[in-house]
Amino acid sequence: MSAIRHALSVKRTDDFAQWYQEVVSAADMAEESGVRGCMVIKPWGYGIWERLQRLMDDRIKAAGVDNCYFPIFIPLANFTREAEHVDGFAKEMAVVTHHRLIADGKGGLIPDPEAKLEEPLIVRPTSETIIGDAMSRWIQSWRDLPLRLNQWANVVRWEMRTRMFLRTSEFLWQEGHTAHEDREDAMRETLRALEMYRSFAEDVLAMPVIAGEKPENERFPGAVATYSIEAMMQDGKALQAGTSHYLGTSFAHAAGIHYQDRDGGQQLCHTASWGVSTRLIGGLIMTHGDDDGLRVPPAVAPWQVVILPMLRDNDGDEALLAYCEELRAGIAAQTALGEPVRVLLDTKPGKAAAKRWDWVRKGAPVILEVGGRDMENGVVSQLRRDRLWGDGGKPDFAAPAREECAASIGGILEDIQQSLLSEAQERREANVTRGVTRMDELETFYAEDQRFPGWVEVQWSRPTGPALDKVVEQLKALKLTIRNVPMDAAPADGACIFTGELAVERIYIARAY
RNA sequence: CGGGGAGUAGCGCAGCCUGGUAGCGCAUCUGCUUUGGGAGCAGAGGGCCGGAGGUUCGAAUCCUCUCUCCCCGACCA
Repeated sequence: MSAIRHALSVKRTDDFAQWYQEVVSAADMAEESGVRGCMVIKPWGYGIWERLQRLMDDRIKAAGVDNCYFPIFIPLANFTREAEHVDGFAKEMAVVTHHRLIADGKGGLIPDPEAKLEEPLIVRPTSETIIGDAMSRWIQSWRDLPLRLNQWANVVRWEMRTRMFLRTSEFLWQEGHTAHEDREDAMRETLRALEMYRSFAEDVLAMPVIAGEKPENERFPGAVATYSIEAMMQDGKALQAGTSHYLGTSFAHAAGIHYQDRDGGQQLCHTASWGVSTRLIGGLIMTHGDDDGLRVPPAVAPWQVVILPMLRDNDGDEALLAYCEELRAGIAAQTALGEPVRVLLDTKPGKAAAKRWDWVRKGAPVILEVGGRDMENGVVSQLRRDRLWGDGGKPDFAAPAREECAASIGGILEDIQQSLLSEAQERREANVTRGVTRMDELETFYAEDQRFPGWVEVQWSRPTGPALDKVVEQLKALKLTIRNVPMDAAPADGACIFTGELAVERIYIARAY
């Protein structure tokens, strides 16, 4: 029996899917657009994306990759060159067929039959083919390699079933595309990007992930090897949060990306591609959200500290605002996580208590409420979003002196960042099960009444082709998927759970988004 | 794309079966009261009932088509 009155109407344990949707709307992150599968990203949601984008972009640039921008439209013919690639995408591409509208005579507009395009244009689902075209022109010699490009863009995939941030028809992402002299260098880049994503997820998003290679059946269409980072959501399901692909020479072959080597011979480039998307925000919600809304890690919070003056619409307000402004300036002069602290003095009309709950739902890391009595005592009322509730079902306010509050804010924000990560790490560790060696154990483990099944680590013999298909079918019957082969796992020392043969590596099994 | 559910005021919903031109709660606005906590009282504003056709004297309500959302599948980089 809890006296706590939560800020959301749905609890995670009651209906996780409903809870997720309530967080998205209650935290004012995004809303439906009226266009199938497309969302409007509102300022708070987009602000988080901008933070994430900036920090990721810093890392991409620091790695020596150059940004560029390619067209949203790709000629249809580009897709016909790499057979496997087109097979993987053909069913979900948006196609532009006309370039003009005319009146239909009934007050509406229709595509002008006279304005049909000679060759349809594809709205990019990913840009391998069009960037590959450019690479074939830009690369002549081994001296031009490696060529490492990145673009921030929107892409469109005509998904059957969509969910805000997790799978939308249009989404925002970065896609890195690189060309190399040989397999070794391309693989180095593929794994570099993977490690960049792993550390970014943990250091910036406070989202622990498992980095590893995807099984053959989960590879990007046309790829030789696909790697991913996988995060555990609070319902125990896995979310693929970023991917990095070694594409071999097949895309280079299709696009004609070759170079003259040191001995004067013609060689095909080895290419790689890697990307993360707005899906990371979905992962953020399902990693850090609680029954009061979102909790944004300070590193990506658009506002890390929000000051709410308790205005009374009387003569005292002026002095209170001045007191708050000094507080704001004092905090803005601090640094946290290597950057100036982002602090908002929220003077919008409205009662502080009502505004507090809005910011709780949005997940601002620290909320400072300041009333006349605080001012008299030279203190502020400080609330940490990561530990909202105190004894008695009431928000757990601290009351530091104003100057002390400002001086300590950097440390508090860093502590929140760390504690969100620790909490997520502990939850994941508590929900990874090892030592499952038989299929019937796996079946029991994931029986329907298990509320929080989490992940299971098993050993396997890495079957391929039809043998792998059979394994995938078996798992599918249990609604399970192979997530990846973790990079840092202990060597195999047992039998394959599927075939009984000698195991060669460990894999994670989980239900997935 | 298959099965199920749903679209009525900014949000959440009732009304629909048994047609007679729309209602509740929250939010908003105004006034008064209150004031260290998600305020109270009174009043007010706001909707061509997702869209298009059809039946009818008359459609939120009945019929057809269509769009969008949610859940379960299939699909999914």
